[in-house]
Amino acid sequence: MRHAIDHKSPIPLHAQAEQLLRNMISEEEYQNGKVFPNEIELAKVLAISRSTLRQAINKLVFEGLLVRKKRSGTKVAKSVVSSKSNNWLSFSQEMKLRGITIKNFETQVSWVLPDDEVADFFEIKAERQVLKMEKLRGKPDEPFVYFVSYFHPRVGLTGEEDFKMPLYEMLEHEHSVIATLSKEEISAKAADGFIANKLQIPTGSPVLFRKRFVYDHGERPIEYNVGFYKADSFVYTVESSR
Amino acid sequence: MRHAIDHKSPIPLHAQAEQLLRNMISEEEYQNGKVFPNEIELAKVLAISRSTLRQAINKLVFEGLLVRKKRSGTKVAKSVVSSKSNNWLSFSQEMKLRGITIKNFETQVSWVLPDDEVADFFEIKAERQVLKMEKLRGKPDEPFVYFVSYFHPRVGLTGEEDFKMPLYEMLEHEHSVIATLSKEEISAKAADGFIANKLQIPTGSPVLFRKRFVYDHGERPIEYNVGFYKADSFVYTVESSR
DNA sequence: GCAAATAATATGTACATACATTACAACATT
DNA sequence: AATGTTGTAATGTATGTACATATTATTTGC
Repeated sequence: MRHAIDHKSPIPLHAQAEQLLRNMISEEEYQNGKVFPNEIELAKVLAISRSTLRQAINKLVFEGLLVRKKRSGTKVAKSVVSSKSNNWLSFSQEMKLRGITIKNFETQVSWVLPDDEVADFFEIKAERQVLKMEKLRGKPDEPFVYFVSYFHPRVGLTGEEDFKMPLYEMLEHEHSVIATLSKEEISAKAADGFIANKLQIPTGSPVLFRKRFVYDHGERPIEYNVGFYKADSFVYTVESSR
Repeated sequence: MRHAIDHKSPIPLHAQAEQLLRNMISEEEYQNGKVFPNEIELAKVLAISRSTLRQAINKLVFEGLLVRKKRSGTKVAKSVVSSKSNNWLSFSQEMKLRGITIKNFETQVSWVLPDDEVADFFEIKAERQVLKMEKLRGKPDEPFVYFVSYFHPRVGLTGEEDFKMPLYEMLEHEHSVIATLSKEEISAKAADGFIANKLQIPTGSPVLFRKRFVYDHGERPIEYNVGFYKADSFVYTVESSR
């Protein structure tokens, strides 16, 4: 584990270095803003050239994981969750990219009667039961997202699935449902008692509220999802051109 | 314009090469699948080293604009031409669509020294004055947006313009500045005293906070804008596909 | 004629080196 | 105590070189 670069491996050195950096990124000290060893030092330790190391670093900078500043050094980018308009991922994937370990706890699955908005979106009768999934996520002692999903009966979920793996991956593999389109509405809300309790914040604190409508390839409704994000832990980013 | 690389320019060679490649990418023949000249050739033509050229190419590959294959060469990625996932409008237009009549009041224009973030975004020195515009909008007795814009000196605003007409239209007609790209960050915040006063809400109430970076066609910064929206009066919508 | 061996060609990997630029720190000057 | 100067440590830019690897094209052998 010391200088974990294997010059005999068929994996390119820069790729090995990249992986190594990703591991470092997820370490707590670097998460908290510790600067990385400078390129020259690090290259020496890893026994690779500076250019090769820079290849790895550059990639991570481009991904937005690292920031560099002359004289100041290289650090982990400010931990901001982003959802770019073009490539949207499920939450756990976003977080994994940023090297933050997130735990799911309090995942609950149940069958319920849909409320009007859900029934309307799914275009089903209000008497038809749908699968509801609630999740609380964050670090174990610091929840920062609470969300609720409803799935269209068409998807064929039984409630026995493994909801621990990335959601859209699971849907794709287990149920051949490919989510391709989503419409989202984002607004600010004051946390009511229920949400405040879930997120362990005072009632009335601001939360970012996200409502998401997910469609499959044929624009048929798949999932209705709402999320409550602790105000300081989530930033939504959008890039658009005309 | 032929091999437009200027070794005396302060713009790094790889950046010049990158721009040049972007131009080539938009040419029809390359759009249609023509392979680029190989690295060695192209480097020779541009009179830069292969490594430098690769820097430029790699960036575009990472952005997904180019694809490379050994022996076959480098081509324009054929997947997506332009991702116009959502069209963005200035606020008054957005609201008009929603059938709400909005009035501007308390529009103030002043010259100020930029704070760090603004100076950084504009890539100017902190001593250089910029035009600041503050607006409070809503129904006369019920403000629901407060926002602040800073404009890059390059735009050439004097402060005497008519800020009552749609902003981007005015910029286009009066100053030939065409805003084509924006990056936005949306989050929830608690209103501090100043904002609470402006929006006539209690301190600590949730507001939707939007930070917007606007660029012109050449990706040069044009406007820096932040907005505070009363929680119940604004919903941000995004549509995305994959 | 067709398959296998071989050559040619483009990108991929890796290194060493040199100098430029920037931002901060320490010091000196007024 | 403010201000200017200089040093220095980090990233940024740029080049040259060498060999590896994957893919296509060509030649060779049967």
